[in-house]
Amino acid sequence: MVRRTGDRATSGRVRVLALLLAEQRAITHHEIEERLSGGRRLDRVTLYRVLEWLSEKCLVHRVVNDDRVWRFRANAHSDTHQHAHFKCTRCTTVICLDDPQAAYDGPLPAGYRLQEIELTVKGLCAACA
Amino acid sequence: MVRRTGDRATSGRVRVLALLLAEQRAITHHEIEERLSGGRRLDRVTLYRVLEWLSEKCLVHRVVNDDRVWRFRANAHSDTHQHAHFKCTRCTTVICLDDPQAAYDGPLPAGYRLQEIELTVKGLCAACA
DNA sequence: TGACGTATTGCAACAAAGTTGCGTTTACTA
DNA sequence: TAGTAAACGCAACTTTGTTGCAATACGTCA
Repeated sequence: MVRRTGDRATSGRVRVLALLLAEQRAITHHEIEERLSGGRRLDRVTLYRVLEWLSEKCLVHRVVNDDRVWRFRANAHSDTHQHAHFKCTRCTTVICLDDPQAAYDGPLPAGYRLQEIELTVKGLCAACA
Repeated sequence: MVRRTGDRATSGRVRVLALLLAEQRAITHHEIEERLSGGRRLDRVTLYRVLEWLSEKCLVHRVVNDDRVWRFRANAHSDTHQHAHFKCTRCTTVICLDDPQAAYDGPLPAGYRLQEIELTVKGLCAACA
């Protein structure tokens, strides 16, 4: 996947993408850093750059939670630019809802152009409920 | 409005709420600080605490944009816990869409409990389109 | 297979946004 | 109008993310 972009396949990119593909939810920069601690540790800055590159290449997408921290998740399926996420208000876990029903039929102000719709469902996850 | 909460009506709380009520969109801590510069300047920390208090009392609500900065907006109408926001991907302005059509009919994982639905429409505002 | 050039990396320093502790001031109560 | 607890202001700190630059490694081509 990394090589298919035409850019270099570095070990950082491969390791981070593999890790995110294995994960079932959106995780933070910090969590990724911890999980990479086995093997050669990736520099904090490098990880930021790897994540930036991955999301530029649409191999990954970012979500902001109310704790203002980016979370990253591998894009398994082709990106439809229509996401639905669930955010637990207690433990701040973020998961992706697979069957997004997101739609907006209401009016936008005159001159506004719609690009993307994001639906966020907040509540308690099974562990916190 | 401030006094009705039962807590103290300090000049900071009154000034910030008045300012947010006059504003038609969600603005950042920084923008609020600038607009308050006439009159006695409010300390940065105090402003954070005033905003926290206002949103605790539901006089104001917070939105996080993709720039990971809190934005605040006065709650004119009673809060239904169902918001719809428009975020301009270019100038990062945030406005509230008044007629939220937000709904989620899809399934949540077992054990998950829904508290609030937030719909975010991203695109270009009239000035940036 | 090995040398080369450029894309990446790692380090250090910086920046923005927000938080905490603590002594001082102020709004409300009596 | 005096007393008191809640807010405030200041300074220092934390977290998250960014920038500049020299060192390293990926991929190419001989």
